[in-house]
Amino acid sequence: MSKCESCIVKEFNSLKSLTRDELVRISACKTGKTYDKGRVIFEEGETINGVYCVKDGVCKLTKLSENGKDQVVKLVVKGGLLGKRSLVTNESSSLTATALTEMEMCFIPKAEIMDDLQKNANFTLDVLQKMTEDLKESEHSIVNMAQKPVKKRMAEALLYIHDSFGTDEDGYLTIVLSREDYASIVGTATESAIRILSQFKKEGLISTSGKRIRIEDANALKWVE
Amino acid sequence: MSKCESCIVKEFNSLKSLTRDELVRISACKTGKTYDKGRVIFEEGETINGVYCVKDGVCKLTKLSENGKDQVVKLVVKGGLLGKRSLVTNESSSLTATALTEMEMCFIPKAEIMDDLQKNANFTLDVLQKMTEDLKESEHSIVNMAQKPVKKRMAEALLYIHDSFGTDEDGYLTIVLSREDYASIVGTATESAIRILSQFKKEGLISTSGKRIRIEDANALKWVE
DNA sequence: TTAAAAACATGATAAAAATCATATAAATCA
DNA sequence: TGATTTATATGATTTTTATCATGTTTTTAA
Repeated sequence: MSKCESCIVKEFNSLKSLTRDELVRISACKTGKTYDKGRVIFEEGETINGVYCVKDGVCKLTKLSENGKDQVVKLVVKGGLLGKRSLVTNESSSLTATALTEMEMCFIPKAEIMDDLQKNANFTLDVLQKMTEDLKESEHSIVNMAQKPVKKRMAEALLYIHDSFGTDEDGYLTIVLSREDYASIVGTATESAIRILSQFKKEGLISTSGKRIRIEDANALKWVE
Repeated sequence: MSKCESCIVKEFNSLKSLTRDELVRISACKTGKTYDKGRVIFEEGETINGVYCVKDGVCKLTKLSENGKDQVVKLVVKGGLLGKRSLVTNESSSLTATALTEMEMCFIPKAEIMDDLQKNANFTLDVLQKMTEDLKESEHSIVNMAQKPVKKRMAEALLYIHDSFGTDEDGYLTIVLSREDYASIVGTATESAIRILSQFKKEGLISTSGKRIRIEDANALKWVE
């Protein structure tokens, strides 16, 4: 199975929904691209006529707030899709996608998929299901942002990254982020993010090596107030 | 056209997607119910096997935070649907729905709709489109909660309610909420919500009559920092 | 390799918001 | 209706968080 197929399959869980032919046709997208770390893949307001499929690397989806700061809305890793929304609306993107590492991606033009969306109701249902999960996660974030203090949000962000994206052989979080990125995930000032991470370090909840972070006491992190 | 049909039509814009027969069958749902103000329609964790269609009244969708406070995720008025997610997953509801006024609703069992979801790809696409809008709104909320101060969020909440749900003949907001509900929308302590509304009143941005609120200076509200 | 830039760190202070306390007004119902 | 609960209001205080300042380390690029 080609790399592309595996993306589509992971995201849409659509082995059962797309026929062999449909899969093969979609995965014949040769427009594989590489993005350097820090590179913007697409920007808020840009029209993207298709979905990007992450073959390797990590990127962040951000939204610019009126105060000029970016807010991270979602992190996407291998197997994830960017631009799902563009399949359904003709509106321009409401998010900016930026590579956090070297990335390998392929692009599937909207036209390729629209056909399946219109003809294959089960596939559309799968997309719907994915969207539903995104929505649930998003609503969970609203509650967190609205009701939890910054320190707790930071603790949960670390645990989330640990649980969702794993660690390397030395136990460090696979995803390596700048303090500014952490601030942007948690929704706080960069200095505050730095301060909290320093405090966690002092208290032995995490340790660091350069930018890399290792969770030393997941349980204590869970109970951070 | 029956009331039920008009709900479905408004929410899913599905005149074009559902056939006359499908619409008639769905709108044959006789399980109309009335809910008193304050009444819980369904709760987080509850299994709801269908969608509720709001014929009249207003309700809030909330999610319980770990600090014990409810966070309002969405307000739903006439023509809106509750429980869309239940069509796609079998998971229990992640939200609680509570009537904010007297409400008239009807319930459409999942089984009635599933058939269309599976057979009518255009209808599914419509649902997908609605979900996409919800997701976009939800992501917008994340950014607001994370990046904007409470006073600004309150100002925007007032404007949102004004613009989305309108005013009565005296210019007061159609939707009448308690201070606690405002706190729960904005994501702050009830006392803080009360204080901010008092301040807005003092500054002439709003006026009140009992619980009712009238926006006096929408432009100034827009520029609240 | 070294100079410049960017990221990290931390102190001091100010601003925002939560909490605690208490008082009054309004709504509910026995 | 009058008593009791609930909602609104506001002061005093503490806690949380942002901002400003400044130094250090790390990265980047000439």
